[in-house]
Amino acid sequence: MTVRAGTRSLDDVLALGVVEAARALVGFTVVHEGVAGVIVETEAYHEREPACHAHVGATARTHILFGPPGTAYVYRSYGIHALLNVVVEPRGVGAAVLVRALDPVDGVEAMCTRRGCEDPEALCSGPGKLTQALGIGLERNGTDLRDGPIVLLPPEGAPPALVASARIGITRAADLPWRFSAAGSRYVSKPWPPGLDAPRPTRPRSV
DNA sequence: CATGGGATTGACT
DNA sequence: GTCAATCCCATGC
Repeated sequence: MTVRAGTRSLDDVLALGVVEAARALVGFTVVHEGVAGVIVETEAYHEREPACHAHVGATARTHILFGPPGTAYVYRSYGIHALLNVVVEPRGVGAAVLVRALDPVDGVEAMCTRRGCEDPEALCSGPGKLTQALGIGLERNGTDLRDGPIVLLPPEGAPPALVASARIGITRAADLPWRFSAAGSRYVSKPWPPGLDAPRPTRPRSV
């Protein structure tokens, strides 16, 4: 069996360290109950740095992060949003990749219904938006991402080029360049990563 | 048991 | 640009 050059299976990616896994997961497709999108942005979190939930050790909330790689870690953010992470690194090491944005590809109509029929570019352009669009809630916490109901499929073609920048919305370890966005994608979250120009500026920049 | 803080989003000045 | 919504859970008394 030959595999296309440049493609990696989910198991290959899960064997990587968290930062490399965050890079490699851009281009994978997230499927949930007939709705799907291609990952265009991720962030890496590791127990060694204080922005990671696992930094406090294994607790009722964080023990999933210390479990086997390939598990979903879904938690409630600001009391409102569910955020989806892919647990990586071997058992005993707390680390995960936050899925921050998707390019919607299947079930766009269902996503629009859940999200209130927004512009397709705004449907999944944030970690709280994409879980709402895909119908992923806290009940998916701890589920196996190989078996579903959430499934991760490898890229069909070459993985996209990436832009690295600082992680969003954190106060600690905010300098680490562990946010990875598909270069040129219109579906990434805001603020736009440096080096990624906003599409079609409506007027020339004043000088 | 009470309290405070978010890996966010959308609405508003 | 500012700000509130809303709830799980880590922490401290």
